[in-house]
Parts: sequence; structure tokens; C-alpha cells
Amino acid sequence: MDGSSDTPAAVRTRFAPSPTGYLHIGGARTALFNWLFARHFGGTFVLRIEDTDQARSTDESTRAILDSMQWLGLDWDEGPCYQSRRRDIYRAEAERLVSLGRAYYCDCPPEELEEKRKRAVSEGRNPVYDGTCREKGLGPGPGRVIRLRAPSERIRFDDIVKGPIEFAQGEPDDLIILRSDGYPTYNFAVVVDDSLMGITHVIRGDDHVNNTPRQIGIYRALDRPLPLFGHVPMILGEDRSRLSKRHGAVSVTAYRDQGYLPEAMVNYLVRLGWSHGDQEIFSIGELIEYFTADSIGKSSAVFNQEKLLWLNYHYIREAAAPRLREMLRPFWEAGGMAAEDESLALSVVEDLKTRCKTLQEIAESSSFYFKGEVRYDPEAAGLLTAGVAEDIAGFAEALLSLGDWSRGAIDAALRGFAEGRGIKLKMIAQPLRVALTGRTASPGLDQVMYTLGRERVVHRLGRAVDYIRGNS
RNA sequence: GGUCUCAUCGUCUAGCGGUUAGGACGCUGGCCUCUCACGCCGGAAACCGGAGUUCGAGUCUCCGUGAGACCA
Repeated sequence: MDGSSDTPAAVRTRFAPSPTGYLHIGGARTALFNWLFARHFGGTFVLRIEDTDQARSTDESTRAILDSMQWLGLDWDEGPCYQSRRRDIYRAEAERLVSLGRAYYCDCPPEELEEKRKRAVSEGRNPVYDGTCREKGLGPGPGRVIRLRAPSERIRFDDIVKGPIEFAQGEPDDLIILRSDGYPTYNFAVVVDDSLMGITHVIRGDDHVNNTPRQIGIYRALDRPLPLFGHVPMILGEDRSRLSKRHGAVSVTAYRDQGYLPEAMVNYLVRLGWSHGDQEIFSIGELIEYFTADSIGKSSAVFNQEKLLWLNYHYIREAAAPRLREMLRPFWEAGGMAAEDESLALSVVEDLKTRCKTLQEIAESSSFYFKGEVRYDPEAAGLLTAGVAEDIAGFAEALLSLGDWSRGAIDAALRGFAEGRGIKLKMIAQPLRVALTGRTASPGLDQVMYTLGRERVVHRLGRAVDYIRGNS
């Protein structure tokens, strides 16, 4: 089952979401795998919107899905095409099968079928269609569906990720391909579309393996060449059940809004079920180069937010400050922080990008930079004691006469000041930190002061001195 | 109930008959240090069970068990 050796010259893959909600993690990974597969082989990636379920499909969902894909960088070469606009094609294909004698009209009343099904189940038999209308030679009519004659032979296929899969004899029964309302059933629409669009590799979730024998039957009836199937394992929640809302955030947009970077998401998703030796961090170029179906794992994977967070942390520190600054705009806005000053904002980003795991966190940690007046955290205020007032005031004085306002010069001034006073840097560092940031933890003092600028620093130090004196 | 799939540290995984079973996240001990992080050095942590094939099995086969998915 080498996904690369028997690959046709022109690879065509597709992603076919139903627009019934946001793009979720599992769908995003399926899309990513299809995209990478197509890109690796220089093929074509097609986007198809499966909106045959009129009741549940919405334009809003479609937009959200396209939006998420763009955010992830998954660009498609063809589409999006919409199933809802192809109804005539499905009907024509179904009727063609009837005329070929490979499908037939069926007028069994749903109630009767339901009854037979129940009886079969209670008698311990498999609830398959009994073929009542198979030889009736019915024509079209109200309330009639079209059923496909089930293939007589055993169905088997070579899955490009799971290897050979074989189904029990008589597994697909005479399934309905066209409903009485003229809409195609899921399996029929998928096969008609995939074959007409020339899809060569159907890469999709594990949950579709049991649909495959039915679909193979349809391909054969249609006289269309079979694509290669690749079923990728499911993504599970912490409790090892299928990932769903109750496991927390599952939509791509939710992660974007929490301050995750698209490259972190892509890198995390690709490693869920796919690997390339011991490598953890991949650029898009590397992924395209390395990605093949035979390096996709067979077992399902648990979604682990901690690791995603770590990757996000990694990519944040890799990202260029101006780009982060752009991505941070909505977060700063939402937090009511006035980050218009371009050079200040960039410097803030530089200070925080190596110590935060999400954009959200950067925004939250940066609040003290933008405040006119620092508010001392309760546990931090205790460090502003009478004993340090003089040191703070003295240091402010020293800063005033500092010629070069650079991080190096500031750091030197800080150390020189402590030495000159005969005190340990430790003794004065925390009080200064509180005076400047209001907190007990922050980026290095030299960074903070450099970013804040001399004016703000001196002002904040002066205010801390006032605060101490006012307290004692 | 039927069908199908899967099974290595808590999690993601490497391994493609011979390894002290490797890496990563997380956890953890230490170093560094102006705080918190980072970084560096170290640690704990896994082959689901049982048969068989083989000189030799995490790796191949079968059975069991467990888990997941689909159909209804």
C-alpha cells in the first residue's frame, strides 16, 4: 500500500464539507491531508460544498468554512462547487442506471420497510432490504425511490492508509440512490461527484469505511473507474470518544480567536496521525515535500491541547514582530488597550513574544505598558517598602542623566547603580519591577524600561516613591 | 444486534525480526537568573493478554480482551 508508487500522473483530491456548522478540528485535518497530498504530487485540490441537506445547510456556515480554510492557508484549485446546484445530474445518472437495469424503482411504503426492519432485528437477522421490488420493473411515479442492485460479489479494496479491507458477503444491500423527493442520497451524490470531477484519491475520515463498499458498488454500476481510498483515523477527545463540543473548543475559528497562529494549528493537526521520523516542527514546504499516505498512522489520536499550546508558543517566538503586531490588533482592541503607537507596540511585542503562548496572553500581559498610571497588584504592592524609596528615587535620577537609551545602556546603568550603592541587584530589582509594571513578574527590567521610554519610566518611578511616602 | 477498523510511556509518535525500545508535549530534580518565563543538564514513565511461526517477536499469524466508527 504505497501511496506514492501507484499514483496516477495527475492527482486530484477533494475536501467536501457539509455547511452545517463551523469547520471543526477533524474536518480541518482531513482538508489539510487532502491539500498536502495534492500539493506533494503537484496535483489538484478541489473544494466541494455538500449542501444537499437543505434544512441544515446555511450560507453562513459555508462562509465560515471557507474563511477557516483560508486562514489555515489551504487554498483550493477548483470550486467551491455546490451539490445543491447539481440535482439534475444526480437524477439523470440514477435514471440512466435504471435504463441499464442496474437500478430499479421501488414503491415499498416506508412503514412497511420499517416494520420489516424491526422484525429482522428482533429475530436477530440483519435488517437489509428484501428485494421486494427488484423484479417488478416499476417506472417512475410519486413516492417511488430508485434503488441500486447490490453487487453480487464480495467487496474488497486496498486502502492507501489502512491496507486491504474486506467486507462480508452481501454487505451492501439494495440501497436507495434517489429519494422520492428527487434528492440523491449521500453515497450516490458523493460518487457521482467524485467520478465526474475525476477525483483520483478519496482521503477522508475513518467513519466512512463502511460507506466504501456501497460507493464501490455505485462506481461499478456507473462504469466509472475507482479512485484510491484512504481512510484517516478519527480525532478523539480526552475520554477517547469522538471529538465534539463537550470536549471544549473544536472549531478552527475558536482557536484563531483564542490567539493561536495558523501555522501552529497546521503543524499540530498534521502530527495527529502523521509523522516523519522524530521531527516535530515542520514548515509548509517540508510538509509538502514529506507528506505521503503511507506515513499516516492507523490508530485514532487524542486531541491534546497542551501540545498545541506548545507549538503555538514556538511559532509565536518565531514570528516577526510586525506580523504579530497586526494579528494582535483585535486582541488589544477587545482589551481596551490603546496600542496605536507603532514603535511602542512593536517593542511590546518584542518584549513579550518569547514568554507568551497565545496572542491572547500577549495582549493580557501587555496591559501595563499602555496604562497611564500603574496599578499595583495587592501582592506586589508589599514590595514597595519605605526602605527602597530612596533607591528608587536615586535610580530615577541616574536614568535622567543616562546618555544612551538602549537596552544595553539601561542594563549597565541598573547594575552600576546597585554596585554604587553597595546593594545586590536582587534587592532593588523587584521593587523597581513593581514600580514600573505593578506586578511581580514581567519581562526583564532593561526591556521594560527601554520599551516604556525614559519619560514614562521616570514618571512611574516618581509615583512609586510618592506611593511609599504616602503610606509611611 | 450486524459490519469494519485499531492497540508502544498520561498524550502525540519512531520502530518496518536482533535496539540499554528513540523523540516530543506534559510532569519532575538541578543549573542559570533582576521576577516570571526561556535555555541547558538530569529523572520518572510504554510494547493489552495468550498461544503459534522463528535461533530470535513490540515487529509476522491466530485467538482473546479492550477501544472507536458505521448501519439500524
